Amino acid sequence: MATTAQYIPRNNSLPSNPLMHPDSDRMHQGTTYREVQKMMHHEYLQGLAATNTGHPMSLTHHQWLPTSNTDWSSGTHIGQQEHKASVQASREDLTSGFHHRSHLVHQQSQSAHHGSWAPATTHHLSPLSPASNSHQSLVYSQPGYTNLNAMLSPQPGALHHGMRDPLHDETGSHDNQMESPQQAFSHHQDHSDEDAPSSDDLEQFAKQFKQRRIKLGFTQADVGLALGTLYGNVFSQTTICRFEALQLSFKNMCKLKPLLNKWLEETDSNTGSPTNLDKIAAQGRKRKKRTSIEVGVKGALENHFLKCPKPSAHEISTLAGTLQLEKEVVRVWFCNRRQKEKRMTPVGVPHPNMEDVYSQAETPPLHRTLQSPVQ
DNA sequence: ATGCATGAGGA
DNA sequence: CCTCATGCATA
Repeated sequence: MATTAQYIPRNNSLPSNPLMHPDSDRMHQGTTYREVQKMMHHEYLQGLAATNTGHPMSLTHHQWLPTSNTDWSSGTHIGQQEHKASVQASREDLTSGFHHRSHLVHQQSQSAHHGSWAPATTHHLSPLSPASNSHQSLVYSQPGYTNLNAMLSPQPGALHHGMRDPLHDETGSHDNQMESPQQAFSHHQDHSDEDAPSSDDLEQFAKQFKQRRIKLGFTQADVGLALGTLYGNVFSQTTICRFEALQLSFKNMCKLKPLLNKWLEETDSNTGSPTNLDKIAAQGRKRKKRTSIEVGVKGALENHFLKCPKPSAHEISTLAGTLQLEKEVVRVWFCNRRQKEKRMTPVGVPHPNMEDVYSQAETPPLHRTLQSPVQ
């Protein structure tokens, strides 16, 4: 039996100030990396740009508001909005076809499910020392900013994308239909901040970020806190970790990137970083003790997941009864499982398929494990 | 690094 | 109830 638990009052050593969630601004729906590959950016831009349609953002962390405009807020920035109607639809769709990919096959049709993660432009960065690669351009986009290398010039690739400028602000302009994912991608290779980075950009950024962070001697937790003190948005070690490992949704990655980028430049511009005062710690919320599900039971759940990733309430109840777990636990398990399935990094096996006929000329589904044995 | 959990927001 | 963003607690 699982150690299902009782709600325990956080008896942490904290006096638990009645602090409210600093986090406040919660975005909603995001899309996963993968999904993006199919729907492409305009979908995002559309929704993002259409953003502040009077959305009830709680504390309004000006993140996306031009008011606090940092460099990245120029142009179309990512806003938090949904546009999910369409997105979700596609997502559901995709998702349904997704779960099989891990082990079964792809019996579905042409769906681009194979992670078109890889950029059409073909190129995986090699795990070389980042310094040697000249992609620091990804990080510093500020004009006139001299970084360590000092000799950096406006990135060659970044400049030529001039046509997609957001002047006509209307979101309806460039979206209409999704053409080819790759086409959209190709001319949209963005650099660092600003609006819509491509999955590739994010990937590289994440890598660089991680290594720089380490170089600077910061832990993931440090960064999370720093973001809180700098921008009012604290993040946990978990989130930073997931960002580095690209285990967040595309949208989420887009949201965090600017912040992390800023932190990065800020931090290494003055290695003596005086910015360090953490504040908020936790709220007095009672959290249920983590239920540990036995391996056997887990296996059973997995099994059911394969057959039906989205069991009905009744089915969940039945399953729960059989496995002797609380229904809620089972429900949550499925939710989490679905989320995992959607991440770019596969749940279990690194690269499920690769020998398919369709993936041959295409993009490798999921590149290698993005995780490195870091601290 | 990850497993289970919480909660907002959306049908 | 679901999805999604996020994180405490843990392995």
